[in-house]
Amino acid sequence: MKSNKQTEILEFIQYKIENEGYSPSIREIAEKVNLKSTSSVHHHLNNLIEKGLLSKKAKQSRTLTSNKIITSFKTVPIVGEIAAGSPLLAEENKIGEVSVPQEKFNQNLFALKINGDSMLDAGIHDGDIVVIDKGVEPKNGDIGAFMINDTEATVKYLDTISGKRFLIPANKNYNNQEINSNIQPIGKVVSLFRDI
Amino acid sequence: MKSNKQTEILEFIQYKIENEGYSPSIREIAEKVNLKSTSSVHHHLNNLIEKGLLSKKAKQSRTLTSNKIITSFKTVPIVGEIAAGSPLLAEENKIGEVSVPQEKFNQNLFALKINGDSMLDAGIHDGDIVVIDKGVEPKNGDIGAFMINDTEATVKYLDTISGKRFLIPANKNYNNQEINSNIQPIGKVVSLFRDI
DNA sequence: TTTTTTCTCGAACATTTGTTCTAATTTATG
DNA sequence: CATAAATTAGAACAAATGTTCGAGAAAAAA
Repeated sequence: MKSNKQTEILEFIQYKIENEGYSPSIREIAEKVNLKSTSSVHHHLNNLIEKGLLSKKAKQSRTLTSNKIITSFKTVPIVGEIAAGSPLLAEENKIGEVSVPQEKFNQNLFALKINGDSMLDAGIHDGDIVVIDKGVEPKNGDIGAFMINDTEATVKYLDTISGKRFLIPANKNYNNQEINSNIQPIGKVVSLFRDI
Repeated sequence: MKSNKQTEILEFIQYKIENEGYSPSIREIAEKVNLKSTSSVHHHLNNLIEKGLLSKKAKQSRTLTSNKIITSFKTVPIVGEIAAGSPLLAEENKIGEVSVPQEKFNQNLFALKINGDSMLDAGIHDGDIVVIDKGVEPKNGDIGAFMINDTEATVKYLDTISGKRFLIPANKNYNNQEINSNIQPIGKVVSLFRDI
């Protein structure tokens, strides 16, 4: 029982909206997160609303909306700088959302805003938005997103050089980085958006 | 009193879900479509559900979901190689469509599939799709689309060098091209999509 | 420890909301 | 026209749901 109720509640609401298409009722939340009283949930909801993470209409049922996260089938969250120690997709890290065509959408997508020019020669610029499929493990030659030390997300080529696997930038000013236990693949980069 | 109630109701539900993030209640629907009785709405809802256009959970409020794919995208045509002499946006030149978020959509958008690497250093690759706004004239420093001799569409930087205006590729292997009467601006490049 | 704050529970209450039934009205159909 | 079908209205009901209050439990702070 480590993660706090607030997060649990928020995640359940988001899950419900994404999967069922509508918000849960307070009693449904209570049951899900093991709270016996609706007023306990009420209390947490007010807290989440104060924090700006939720919205709802007073006295109207099932009108909870998550302000920041994936709303429906059409947008994926964009995360930017990753604060040290906080999970990649944590609410604090979200900086926006990007729309992806319905045909290509799946539940494993999210987007990352590129910071820096380490992939410039691959045509990926500072500020570009890359969409990442968490369900696809990057293979040799692929461009993938990787988590380093659980604190930093990076986008690089993945390849094997003389038997060792490296993260390889597309910019001569940066060095290859051998993959070790501190580097975890997040997913494969599948598309790119840029506003010009 | 032309369009039928059913359609009116369906559209309102979809509108509400897309814009508010949750389903309307039956009474809200009644008010919106000018029905005095909730049972009338109820009747239409059952009809829509039978037709497979809607779903809902019995006895639960605001659980209407539209089965029809709600796309908040508009599509713009993609053109590729331009056949000599045929207008850029002629039907035969159309090679596909790209979805753009509704918020950014306007009637002047179309997309062009990039052929070649003349803009490689601007991070625009062969095969990329660039969206062009015909309503915006490219200015110095902008990336624009231009029609050359009414036969060829090209994407280049526009700039002025010692008083003369040039189309400037982002690749040293290509030459600048001075603008003359054979070169007409089509519009400004506003965004870019790439499948990786 | 004591004090304070946060969290939880339980119950009761007021609305909102979906549902059902009957009848009136309108619209289509022969 | 007469008849049937579809639509709408009204009312009443039952259930779902958000809200509020007070008090106890747990956790944190002093």
